[in-house]
Amino acid sequence: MARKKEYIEEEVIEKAMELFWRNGYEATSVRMLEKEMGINQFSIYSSFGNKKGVFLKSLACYRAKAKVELIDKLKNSSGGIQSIKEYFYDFINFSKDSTRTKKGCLITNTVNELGEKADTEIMSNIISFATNVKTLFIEKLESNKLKTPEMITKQANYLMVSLQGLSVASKMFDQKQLDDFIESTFENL
Amino acid sequence: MARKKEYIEEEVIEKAMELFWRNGYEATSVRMLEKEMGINQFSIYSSFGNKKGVFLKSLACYRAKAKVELIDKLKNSSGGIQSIKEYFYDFINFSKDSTRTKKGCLITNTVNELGEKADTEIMSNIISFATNVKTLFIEKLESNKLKTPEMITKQANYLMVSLQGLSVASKMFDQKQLDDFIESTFENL
DNA sequence: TTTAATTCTAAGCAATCGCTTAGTTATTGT
DNA sequence: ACAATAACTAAGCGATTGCTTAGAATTAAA
Repeated sequence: MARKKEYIEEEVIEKAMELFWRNGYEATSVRMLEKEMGINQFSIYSSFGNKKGVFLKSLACYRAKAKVELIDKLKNSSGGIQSIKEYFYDFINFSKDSTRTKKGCLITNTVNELGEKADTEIMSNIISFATNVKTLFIEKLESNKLKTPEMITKQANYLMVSLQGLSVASKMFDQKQLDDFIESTFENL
Repeated sequence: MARKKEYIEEEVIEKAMELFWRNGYEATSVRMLEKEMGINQFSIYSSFGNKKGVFLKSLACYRAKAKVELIDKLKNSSGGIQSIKEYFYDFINFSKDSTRTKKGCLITNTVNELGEKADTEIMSNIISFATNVKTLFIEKLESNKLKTPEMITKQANYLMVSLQGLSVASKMFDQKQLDDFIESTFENL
């Protein structure tokens, strides 16, 4: 009955996600999105409703990408501190774009940019992702049977904040300083 | 010969700084600045040139405020790990506004928002501040004569990234999680 | 082949962006 | 009192923001 879409939503969202990842939410305009996604504004709005809709789908895309390239590896690891340390090093590579510029973590970038005034849908998405990662850290820490639940909670909180620090610091510090950080971070565990 | 200014530049810049601190650079418009600063756009541009000029002065204002309320205390401390740990706790209080919302660190916020595409003047300002803090950490770590220079460099890098992590995480995590982080950070230094 | 449904292009909407400028008001030396 | 200087108000500049819409193009069922 009707005309067919000339694009695949999952494909164009990946382009949008890259743009938000590089530039942040506010600094990414709908004009930039239509160029990068390769579709007209009409198509953007008919597929995703509004700019926030594009961003929410981009967050989901980021989470899926992080799962495949980052989280699943940790999930399937033998566990323990060493596996989590590898996750930290993997994250730095994950955050690099084609020109080796570090974009940080999209989730961390968004918390830092929007903070408390973030839309509730965006915020719950962020909280949900952070909770997933933290739960995984806890699982992997539990492979050491000597640790009490209190120690594990404390160390998981510590790792979460460290990871956010790594995300911001990777935009500003060189690889040597980041390596120092990661090594020191895991000396404390 | 001529009319007098009806405002004091240092006073209105403090208001501007608060606004940039809460909202970030891009999300702070000149219209918002004129309301908060209580002066007309003409006055803003004649005093500070352009929006970037207001921001650069705001960065200087932030640095001065951080010096008085945060850095001088550490500078005058007895030294050692405990003094730096107090600096971390002090920073969290420093980052709270009147409604106890955490704004993070203006310098960290700016790196995270603008990243590589930050103006060179802004970036050198940021690097300079970070260098100051790191130098101070090194000084205070050196009060322990047992530490080798390599250990001190490594630990200073570690503390710098940790502090940035704390800045971002404070916008998202509760006080207990932040306390866990700080305690773990200093456990093995 | 007609017709109804959907997507496309491209122009345009009001609002806001950073910034400027014309004209008025205040302050000073002469 | 007058002239010179600078700071004020307020309107408006072109460009860009997120978003909408009129009309042409494409699809597939009837």
